[in-house]
Amino acid sequence: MGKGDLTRAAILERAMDVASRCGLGGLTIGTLAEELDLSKSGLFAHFKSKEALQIQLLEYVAGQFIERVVRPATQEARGIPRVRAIFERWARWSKWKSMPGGCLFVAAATELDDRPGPVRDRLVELQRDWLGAIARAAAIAVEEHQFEPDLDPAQFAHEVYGIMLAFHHARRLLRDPKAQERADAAFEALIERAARVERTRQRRRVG
Amino acid sequence: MGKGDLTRAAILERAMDVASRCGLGGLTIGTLAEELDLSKSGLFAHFKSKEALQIQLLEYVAGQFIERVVRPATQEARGIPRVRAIFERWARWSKWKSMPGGCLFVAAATELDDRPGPVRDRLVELQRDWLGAIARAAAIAVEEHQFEPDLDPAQFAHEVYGIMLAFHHARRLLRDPKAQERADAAFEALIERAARVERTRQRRRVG
DNA sequence: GCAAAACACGAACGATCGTGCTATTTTATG
DNA sequence: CATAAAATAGCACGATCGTTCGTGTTTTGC
Repeated sequence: MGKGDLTRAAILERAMDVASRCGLGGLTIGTLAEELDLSKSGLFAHFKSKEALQIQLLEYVAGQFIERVVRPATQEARGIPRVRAIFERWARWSKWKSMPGGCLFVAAATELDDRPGPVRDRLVELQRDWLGAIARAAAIAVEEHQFEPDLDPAQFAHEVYGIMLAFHHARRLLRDPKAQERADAAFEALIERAARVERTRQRRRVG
Repeated sequence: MGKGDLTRAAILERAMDVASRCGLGGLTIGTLAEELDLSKSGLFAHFKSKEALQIQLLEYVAGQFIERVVRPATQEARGIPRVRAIFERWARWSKWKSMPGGCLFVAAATELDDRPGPVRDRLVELQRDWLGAIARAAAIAVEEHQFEPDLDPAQFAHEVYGIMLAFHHARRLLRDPKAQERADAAFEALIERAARVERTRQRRRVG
């Protein structure tokens, strides 16, 4: 149906902007309504509670993430290209203009890690799914004999996540202009290690 | 002088506990006073503002960090042992019982990355100092010919930080029981890469 | 074009926030 | 032990929080 869903989408869009900067807790109904030229109660009516707003925001952002990162990466060729696409799209995602405060999930992760409740539960599910997706891409690269056969895909996913977290930290807190190249270097080293390129490197040294 | 500084220390101790769980913003004067059986105004009088409380809390926690991580690591032998000590003490630190919500700096990092002000400024200084200390330990390992001569110490520090962030994420948000061993594995791989052990590994393969 | 449903607004609520004032109690000092 | 100083309590303030309710205004379906 019509108008309601339209403003609801506008609210979530704006909420994503605000929450990326102030966190899910700092996202307040009053200021959000003000930014959208809505009344507090009018906005509130769209969600029965703030908790529901937070959860629906998570769903909305997760949808955007799938659209902008997961799906395009999945369409890439199996193996290392797909793994690379995941990393590149992910980095681009966390610099997306609609999230001026950086990846919302990163912010929510540390914010909610000690706040039990449905919001946290949903976030954990989403993060597990995403880590699982990365691990799957890594496992495929193993199948394709592009990664070492004894590579642990979950460990690989974990380390990629660490690289992204460090990227976020360097870029958003420290304002380090080298953040991107630091992340790239770390990722390249991880790929090199996953694919056993020691012999390749040795060849390079000899040649 | 006497009593004042005593309660001030008790306040900061408790504030560290609370802030590690709820963040620097979630740290509220009312609840903090209640937990300590103090009046709100009585507690408030110790710090002229909430911002000052946050900054002084940062200083306090930084002091604890130096005492429990930096100093003991510095007393370790130059080179890889010291680098290892940094990592191990750091991991132990973030599991410290006085910070039930995990490392306060990790929580504050994502919380303050878009909140300009003196609190953020101080946090950035502290983080830069710490990254610098890690880089220095890595540089010493290079001097000692335990790490490759062309290793970038700042890049090394950045990646160690990423490992710790991923550790925090896995442990505190995902409640992953393998968090520690994941972090250990990532760190070992990083050390292996920094020290050029390809030939050693090759030897192992041959032998 | 009308009835019905959906949507938005305004005002108000209890709670809690940080922050001032003013006493009152507690501590340190001669 | 008295007294000045420091530490804490009590109270109130304006602001803002999430939430509820009643009423008005669009939008929609027939």
